[in-house]
Amino acid sequence: MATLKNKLTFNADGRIWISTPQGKLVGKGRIELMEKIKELGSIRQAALAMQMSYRQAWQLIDDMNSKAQTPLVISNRGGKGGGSASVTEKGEQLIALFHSFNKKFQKLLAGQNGNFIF
Amino acid sequence: MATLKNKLTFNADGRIWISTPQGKLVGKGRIELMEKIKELGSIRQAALAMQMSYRQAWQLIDDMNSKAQTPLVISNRGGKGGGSASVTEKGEQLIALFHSFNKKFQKLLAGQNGNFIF
DNA sequence: AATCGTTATTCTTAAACAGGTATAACGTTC
DNA sequence: GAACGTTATACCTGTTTAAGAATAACGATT
Repeated sequence: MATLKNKLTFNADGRIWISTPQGKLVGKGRIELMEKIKELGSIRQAALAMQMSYRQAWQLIDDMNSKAQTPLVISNRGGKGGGSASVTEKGEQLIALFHSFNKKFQKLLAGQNGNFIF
Repeated sequence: MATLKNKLTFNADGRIWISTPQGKLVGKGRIELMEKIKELGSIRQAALAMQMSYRQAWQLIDDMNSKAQTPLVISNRGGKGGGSASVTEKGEQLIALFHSFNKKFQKLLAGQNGNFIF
């Protein structure tokens, strides 16, 4: 026990994302938003599930779609249910890519924390 | 050539730092600031070299020192040259630790970019 | 053509942040 | 004890950001 005193006073931390030449494309939050859209079929319901305003969710998606040449999320207004949204194939690829990237990053963080022996 | 089209439209990116229970302790900028202080012996000169205001540099150091139980930078006012500042042993350890951490992170980023073939 | 729930957009206000300026405090040097 | 350059701190202001409120547009369903 004595040898493990003072542990965890410091810890390695960070954030990762995927960028385009126009800036940040997707990070943790936007990936989660896309996953909720895939699950619920609606921007509004996804936002609600994440305790985020519809306005903010819409802005995030608009920003993503304008940076990616091909849309990551497509939406329709009117019709059955008032409207709908879904994740494109490219969006799905990005989700998978981010998870793979993030898994490696989390391992790096966890490993790094073994070095703090102050 | 044809097989390498469409490369680099997306790229992996991120930021890392070292935290305490009170929040972020040091990231890239604060590490660089400490290195400049070590080199120049003064908060003001370090800030000048980084094109940062003295005010901001001082605030960063104050924040760092209050989060770490032991000061990372010590300073004296008055005396020869008007005053001085230096990096403590603990500060030096953090600098080394961050560089080691960052080196691994940069390798992760570089490796990840090979995966973008959209 | 009225209803429905969603998408899309604008406006306005409040809060947070950034950054400059000014000035006091300090101790060695001369 | 006056000068010097730095540390330390308070104040003030313009800018950016966050976020709610309100409303128009839409198309299948009935």
